[in-house]
Amino acid sequence: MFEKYNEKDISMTFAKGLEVLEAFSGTDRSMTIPNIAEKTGLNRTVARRLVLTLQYLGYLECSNRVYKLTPKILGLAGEFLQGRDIGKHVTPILRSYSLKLGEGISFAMLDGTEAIYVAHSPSDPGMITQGFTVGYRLPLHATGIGRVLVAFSTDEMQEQLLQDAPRTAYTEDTKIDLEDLRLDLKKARINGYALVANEFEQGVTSLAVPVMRGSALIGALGIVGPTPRFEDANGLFERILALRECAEAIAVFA
Amino acid sequence: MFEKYNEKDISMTFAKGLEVLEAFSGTDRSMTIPNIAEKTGLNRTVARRLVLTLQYLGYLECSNRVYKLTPKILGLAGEFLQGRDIGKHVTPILRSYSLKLGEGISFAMLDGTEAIYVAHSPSDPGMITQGFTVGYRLPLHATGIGRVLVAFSTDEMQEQLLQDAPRTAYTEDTKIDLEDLRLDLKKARINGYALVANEFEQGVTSLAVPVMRGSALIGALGIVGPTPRFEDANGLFERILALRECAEAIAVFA
DNA sequence: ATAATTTGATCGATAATCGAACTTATGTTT
DNA sequence: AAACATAAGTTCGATTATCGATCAAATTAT
Repeated sequence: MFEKYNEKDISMTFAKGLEVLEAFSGTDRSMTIPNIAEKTGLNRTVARRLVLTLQYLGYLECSNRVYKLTPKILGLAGEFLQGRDIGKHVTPILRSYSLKLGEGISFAMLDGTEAIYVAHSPSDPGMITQGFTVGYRLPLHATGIGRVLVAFSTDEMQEQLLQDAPRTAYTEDTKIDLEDLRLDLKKARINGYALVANEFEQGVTSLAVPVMRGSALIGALGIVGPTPRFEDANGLFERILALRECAEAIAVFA
Repeated sequence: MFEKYNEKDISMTFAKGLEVLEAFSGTDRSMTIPNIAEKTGLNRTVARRLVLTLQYLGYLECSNRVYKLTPKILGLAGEFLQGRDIGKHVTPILRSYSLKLGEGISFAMLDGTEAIYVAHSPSDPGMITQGFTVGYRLPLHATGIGRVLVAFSTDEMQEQLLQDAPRTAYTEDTKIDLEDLRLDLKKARINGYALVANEFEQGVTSLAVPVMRGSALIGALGIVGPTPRFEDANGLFERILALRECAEAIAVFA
């Protein structure tokens, strides 16, 4: 179970506690103690102690026996973001290219078998921002950013991701066949970008390029928009070049 | 030590683990195990197990014995943000008022004895964004947002915050006297906004209004800029009105 | 008002955690 | 290059924090 990790080196209690914290996800934004116990599979008394610990430390607040996350959790995220110079350097760079292109640009990194948004520069005034925030998760197989993250991982990692990541068919066009995906990943690797149309949502296309430092993958930059907008070759190339320039500027940090 | 909390209801191991996670702050973005042990005051072997647990769960990554946070921590932040509709509703509202005013608007909430950034809409093109990101912490006593958060807390909480929050003198103008602050808080409460000039940084002023649901304080909205820009009364009133309108629009969510 | 259900408190057995001491690895100095 | 100094990994018995079955209290439903 613990692969290369020694069982003695893992603190069960701590792991369970984090499991409780992670339980506040999806639709379960506020939960009672029994809810949490059930969702995590922990004994009710155990869950209770871990929940009270989180409350004591300020990560959870309780009203009418219903617990929910407090903004304190953002503090931890802030440490990560500041540590990687996201606010100070990456976001401003994103923003300047975003204005140049007139499109929202997102920066995401690999987290387990998902992509996770690290920074986002919204599109021009008037456009509807799709509600992407820091910490938003995207599937790897059906998005431009995801496909780039897989394509530019090491061969070993790529295979692991192909095996482990879920391949939900979000639309009729979603590629879920492993061989189809392998081909597309190879294509992305050769082209230096990924263009994924209608696979996550009908009528929506995403374009992404890798952010590399040397041969090491750091993350991916992507833009999203209505599919027709990506059908003009000149416009597409212009976007790719701008994204690559942006990626290079970002690679210095992060 | 554990105030109203029963000692038996706090999981020491879990608390220690979170302490390790929190240790990755400020200048200590990457640390070795002995570093972490020293900073947290934990036994080295204990710190090691907690660190390995965090690594096993994907919250930390290690290269050359130096550990640092992974983007996974953003996932937890994302759950909070999605749970409060920040990305979907709050940020777009912020953005529309931001464009109307031509200034960056920030939304922050109370976290312990600090304010913490929950959402931010950057200012117009060209302006230098000050590197404020989600999770960024601000002192309560020397900023507009902080002062609003204290002023519109319950009397009991207000007094607690006055007692507990540190009062660093960031500039010559920083109010650190309790009575001065009490007076200013009263003023903010009556006026319905706080204007704090040169107390956090010379030449910089911040203006903030509360975000309330009924009589309950949810957070605060603020704008920051060069002090002279806030000296024109008409401009000031216009900003206050816009911020209040924005606050009301946001109060429905969060 | 009573029953049913949910939530909170108790406490001994158990097993996970702790940490001192030791071994191994790294990298720094002479 | 050898010796030293420092840092990291491992081991294992003592300790004590954690676990969870059981009971008590509170809340809600009938």
